[in-house]
Amino acid sequence: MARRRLPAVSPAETEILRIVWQLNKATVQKVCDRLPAKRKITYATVQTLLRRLEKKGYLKHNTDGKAHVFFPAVSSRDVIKRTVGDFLDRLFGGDPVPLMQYLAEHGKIDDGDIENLKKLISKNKQ
Amino acid sequence: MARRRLPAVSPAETEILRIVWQLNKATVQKVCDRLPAKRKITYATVQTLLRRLEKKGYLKHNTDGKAHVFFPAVSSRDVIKRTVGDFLDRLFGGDPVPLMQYLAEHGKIDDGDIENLKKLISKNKQ
DNA sequence: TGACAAGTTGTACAAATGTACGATATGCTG
DNA sequence: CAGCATATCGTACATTTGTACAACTTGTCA
Repeated sequence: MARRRLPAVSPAETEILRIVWQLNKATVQKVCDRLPAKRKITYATVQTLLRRLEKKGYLKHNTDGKAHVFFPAVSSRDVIKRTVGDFLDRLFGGDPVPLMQYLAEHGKIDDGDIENLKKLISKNKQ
Repeated sequence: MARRRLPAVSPAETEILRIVWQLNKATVQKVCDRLPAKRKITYATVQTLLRRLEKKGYLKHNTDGKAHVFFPAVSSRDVIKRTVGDFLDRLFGGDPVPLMQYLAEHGKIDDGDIENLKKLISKNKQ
């Protein structure tokens, strides 16, 4: 499974890539539609980002009418793995616990989530 | 507490900033020493990164002999908050649960950690 | 079938980023 | 006090990133 090293995904690209994952496949237009309203960015820019993601190897596309329909060329799991790994290294020296703590402390995670995580872990190490 | 918007911290800068936090205060040399051996990067580059972090407002320095001793100018908590927030937005659309799940699934978190998180959360919402 | 709307392509460009060299300044040691 | 070892400073420079326009192309509908 030669896990070749694709060029890094930039922040703006990541934002776009995530939306493509979410939609499974998407035209430039679709991606634009899913962007938060706050995010001021033109169609042309989204298009450039999608083009770059394809050139970097993260997306492919086929055609529907005259529009390009982009879809993932590598699994989101792989990209997430690398991205989170890098992030963890840079900001926390690779230790995930402080990040978990941070997430927990900021009220974005509730008891239910924790319960699920517990189950997840027990299962994982069965 | 006018939470002013400092310029973004780049990935390479983040790496350096984290080390300064870790050491509380540090010279260029000290930072170099704490960098993982894998990380091929010269003294001069670390120096530039530190200079930029200071210019951006994340660090200050005073002098010890002829060496600059850098130290944080803003709390790491604030920086982490923004950094994690942005990261979460870009990669997970702002939802922290998938990130927790990812961390849990990759065996980097154990039951003990989970227990602590549970306590943390209960306490937080007392 | 002809034109319009919606796409894509080529291209641009300033700013940020990662990396680092050469020159200069300065504590300290003999 | 001379000079070495060690710092900093000024600067550079190729890439990458973020953003976007103008021009060209092509389905589609009247």
